[in-house]
Amino acid sequence: MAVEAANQPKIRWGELEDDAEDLDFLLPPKQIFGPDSNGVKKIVEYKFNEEGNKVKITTTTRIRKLANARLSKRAVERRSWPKFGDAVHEEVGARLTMVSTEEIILERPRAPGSNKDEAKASGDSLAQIGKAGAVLMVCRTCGKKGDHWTSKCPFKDLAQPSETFMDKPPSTEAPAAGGAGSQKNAYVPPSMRGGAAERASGGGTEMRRRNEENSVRVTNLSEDTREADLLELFRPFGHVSRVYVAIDQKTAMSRGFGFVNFVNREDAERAINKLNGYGYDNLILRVEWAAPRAT
DNA sequence: AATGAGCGA
Repeated sequence: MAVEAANQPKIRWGELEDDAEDLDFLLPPKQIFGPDSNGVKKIVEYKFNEEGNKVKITTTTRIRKLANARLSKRAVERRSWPKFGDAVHEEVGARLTMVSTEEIILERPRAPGSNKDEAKASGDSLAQIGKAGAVLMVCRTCGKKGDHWTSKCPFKDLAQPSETFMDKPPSTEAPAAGGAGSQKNAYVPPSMRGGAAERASGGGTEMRRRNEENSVRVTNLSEDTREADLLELFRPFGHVSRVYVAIDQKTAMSRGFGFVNFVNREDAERAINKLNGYGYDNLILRVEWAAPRAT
């Protein structure tokens, strides 16, 4: 096999391409007609097709004509306005586009830990991140601004406590990572938050491994309901920690049910009460507490 | 009618 290959002259596709181009001079030149009064433009050109035959290609296009009839009266009127503003000094045709020189400062969220110096400097890196990127970060999962941004975010489980938790600042100072986290909204582990004492007496078994709690099952979803739709539907009730739509691996289509997890149980309960029996996409939703996932 | 991924150290 190697011998056979060696006997063949080497052919590179790049050269083939060149050959094809070389023959183009044999073809009649491209002709362009119009555009005529109707804005119709015609291009006639010749090419070699894959079999090497000469083919004629005629392309007819109509230049988009802005019919005045389709413009609002105001728009038509604006066309007769004299130039004003910066355009006064422009020697350009009747219609022109100005380039804005206005400076727009964009705040860009930085990946946590990507700049150690800045994060360290303030002591509490999480709080700092929250400040720096708060404007633009919107979490895909919960839709809230500021504390995390995707379901894969390593900080997603450190989400800022929701309003109900915020009402009761912790009595115990949280041992913040930086050591100096004495701000009001410094991160407080769930076990230390308001009401922790009662729960802790039970042995602190409330440890949540994941945001598996307050899971709501939604069935009778239409086939094209996606997670984003579910989120939109449930978000008004409170902080949603996860949405999931079951997908059939074979068909890649929705299995018609999904789950929504809430940070706060009361929010989940309200969602169930409001949304169970709710008409959505021609179907009646069933919304109820989900059984714990099978192991 | 119906109860969910991935997961590597």
